[in-house]
Amino acid sequence: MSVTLDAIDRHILRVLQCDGRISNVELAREVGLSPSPCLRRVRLLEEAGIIDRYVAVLDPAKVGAGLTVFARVWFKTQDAEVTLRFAEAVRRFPEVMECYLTTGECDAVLRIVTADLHSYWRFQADHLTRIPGVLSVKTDVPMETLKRSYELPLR
Amino acid sequence: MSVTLDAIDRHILRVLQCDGRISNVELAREVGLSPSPCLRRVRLLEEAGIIDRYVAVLDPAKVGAGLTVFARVWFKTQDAEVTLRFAEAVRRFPEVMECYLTTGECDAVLRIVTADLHSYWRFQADHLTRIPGVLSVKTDVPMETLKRSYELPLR
DNA sequence: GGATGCTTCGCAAGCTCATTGCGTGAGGTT
DNA sequence: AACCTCACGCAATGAGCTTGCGAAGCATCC
Repeated sequence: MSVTLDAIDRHILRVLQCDGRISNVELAREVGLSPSPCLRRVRLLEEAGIIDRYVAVLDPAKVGAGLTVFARVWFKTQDAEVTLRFAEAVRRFPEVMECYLTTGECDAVLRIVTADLHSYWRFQADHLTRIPGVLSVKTDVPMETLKRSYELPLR
Repeated sequence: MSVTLDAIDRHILRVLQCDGRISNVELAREVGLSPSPCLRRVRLLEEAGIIDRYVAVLDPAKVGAGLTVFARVWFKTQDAEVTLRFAEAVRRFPEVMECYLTTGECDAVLRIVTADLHSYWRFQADHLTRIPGVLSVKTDVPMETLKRSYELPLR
């Protein structure tokens, strides 16, 4: 399902990445089409899976999720058993927004969202470090947000 | 600026975090209201800034942004001059999705999106390490994605 | 204890927008 | 040159958005 994106498709994607709830007529005007072929392109982009979904972006601070931290995790062993149990545990925690297995200095990198430092500390002590197979955790705590973007770069 | 969220508000936010383009009538049915008060609540949540925006989520792999890496950056000095220039530079790079200043082991943490390892290497060598004041960069390269969520946990 | 004010609900009307079918024109192939 | 294909624009229908208005629940105050 390799769809070739032309300039109009990329324009549509750029606009929808900024405003996922723009009306089709306005989107069409924006990209220089009439509504019907514009909607048809959007539907094709959705069916091809290029547009995965539409979501509302909430203000983290205003819904009690003001702190983002990055945790690096080391496992006791790197076998499939440990990583599988780790994956299952991590998927159950709503605080864990992203989790990747790495093969560098550490074994896993997590982006975790909580209300504040105290909440994070409790999460790390009560849940993260108690997942079987976890050897240690190092945390980078952001003091200030320089940038937070939701738009993938479209070449 | 109603900061107090009741159960229905949280229900609305939960649904909109999953599907930001759900129709208002369906959202209303989902949360057990008629369309008009439901829409009114959504508008209030938007005006209060609790709903920041709506965005389309693209499949990174299908738009040439398949690789996510985490970079930790060390500065030569920690003065305002260096961090300010770093912030400006970082905001100009569309590859940098997130950037935080930290006060732990390193000075800044970045989430960077590129097409592949080669593209990242070029970005790091040509741009990231050339920002004035940057001493060194360490990169954690994910081999596998265990979880990627867009839904903030709502207590 | 009852009246008043406030808030939020549901209903209805008007209007915009989404959706589909169909005809047309441009570009490439035989 | 004729044909085929693809994408566009137009028009009609139906669905959903939006707003004003009256009613019900609830707390406050006289």
